[in-house]
Amino acid sequence: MAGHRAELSPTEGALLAVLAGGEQSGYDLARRFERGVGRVWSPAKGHLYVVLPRLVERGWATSREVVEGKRPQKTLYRITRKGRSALARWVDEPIEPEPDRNMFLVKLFFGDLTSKESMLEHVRRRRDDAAELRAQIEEMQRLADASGEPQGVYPWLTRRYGLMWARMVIRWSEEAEEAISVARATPGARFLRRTKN
Amino acid sequence: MAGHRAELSPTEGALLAVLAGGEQSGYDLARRFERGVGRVWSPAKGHLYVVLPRLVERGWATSREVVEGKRPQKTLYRITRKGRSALARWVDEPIEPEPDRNMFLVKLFFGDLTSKESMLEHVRRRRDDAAELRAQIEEMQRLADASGEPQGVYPWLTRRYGLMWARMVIRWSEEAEEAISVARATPGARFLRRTKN
DNA sequence: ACCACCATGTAACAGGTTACATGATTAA
DNA sequence: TTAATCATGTAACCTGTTACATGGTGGT
Repeated sequence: MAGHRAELSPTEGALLAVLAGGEQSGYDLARRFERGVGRVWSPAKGHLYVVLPRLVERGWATSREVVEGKRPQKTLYRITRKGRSALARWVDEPIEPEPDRNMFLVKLFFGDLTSKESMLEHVRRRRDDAAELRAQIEEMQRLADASGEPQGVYPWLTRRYGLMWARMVIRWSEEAEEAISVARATPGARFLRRTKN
Repeated sequence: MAGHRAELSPTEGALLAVLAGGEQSGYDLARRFERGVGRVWSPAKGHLYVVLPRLVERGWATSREVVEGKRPQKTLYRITRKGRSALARWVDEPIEPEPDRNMFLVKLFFGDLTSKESMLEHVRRRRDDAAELRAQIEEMQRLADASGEPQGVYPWLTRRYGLMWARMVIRWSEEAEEAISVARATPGARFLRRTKN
């Protein structure tokens, strides 16, 4: 779809983006993801240690080994000027429109292939997940407000998006639960489900 | 994350789901995706012809070759009982909560790495994409209503979700455009952007 | 003559996940 | 002594994308 492939893979981009916050080790990066953007995007641990040396190879980062007292030796990575400009280009790159390859929506669309009870479970689970997300974001927001530090627009807008998304999903789930409950089977649905098990 | 991997890959599941609608060729399947769930999930054409024979190999489908007049020979696939039960299990399988690996949100979160103008472009593009999706769904809905045929709850709920999503994104985009426009650079943002190019 | 559509496939590659392996330090 | 945290890596595997290759039919 995007003609020529991107200069940076998603993992490379995200890693460089966090690395732009200062020199750190692979382990540090993993932690930052956990307690930061992780909810929205996070690299597999194994992958991380494969990608980091590649960033150095391509000139987007430099590395140096340090030994702190008797602690295990670690490698610190620092983004380069070249890395920063590749990173800016990566951020600028247009993003594919959503919804794209959304498993929830595919399975929802084919809901007639299983029982009402199963589909109601999916819907309730969605609502619960969304409610949890909403709570998490509200908590983050409280912490950010309380910290007194000036907050960036972008993290704020990211939380805001998450919050609006969560509310929308909760509203939809309630409608959906009702709609599925009262729905009569579609013609053909019985046939599709007939041999389920 | 999901412990043991699924019996069916996403492509296998989606393919079987469409195949549950009747015996058809790989080409037919591709077309159905285009004019159906495709907006939400669609296999790469190349992949399709790799997966189909595998479905047969594993007993989820059977195939037979047909020649219609002088047309090129084609292979028709039909789902089996075993395929139907695997499919039902696939649909029932719990779905990972969203947002998950959302490129838009990662790039948004790291918006300080580029210029306001770039981020405003992302936001406007999002709003336009959402507006287009909304229009497409409204059109689909009109067609479905006009057709007179009884419509399934699930396709309806899928459209409904898409519509609510699109509206939410449009509202968010308007807020975001305003917020980015008036925002002052975050402390540190200038440094991050300094060497952009 | 050319284009759109019908119809199927292969090979190379990219990107990512999982499980496994190793080993030190520090706090309870 | 046990568990959590620090710290890094490898190998096998899965899934999917892209580009390429082939060739007939039907309409303008």
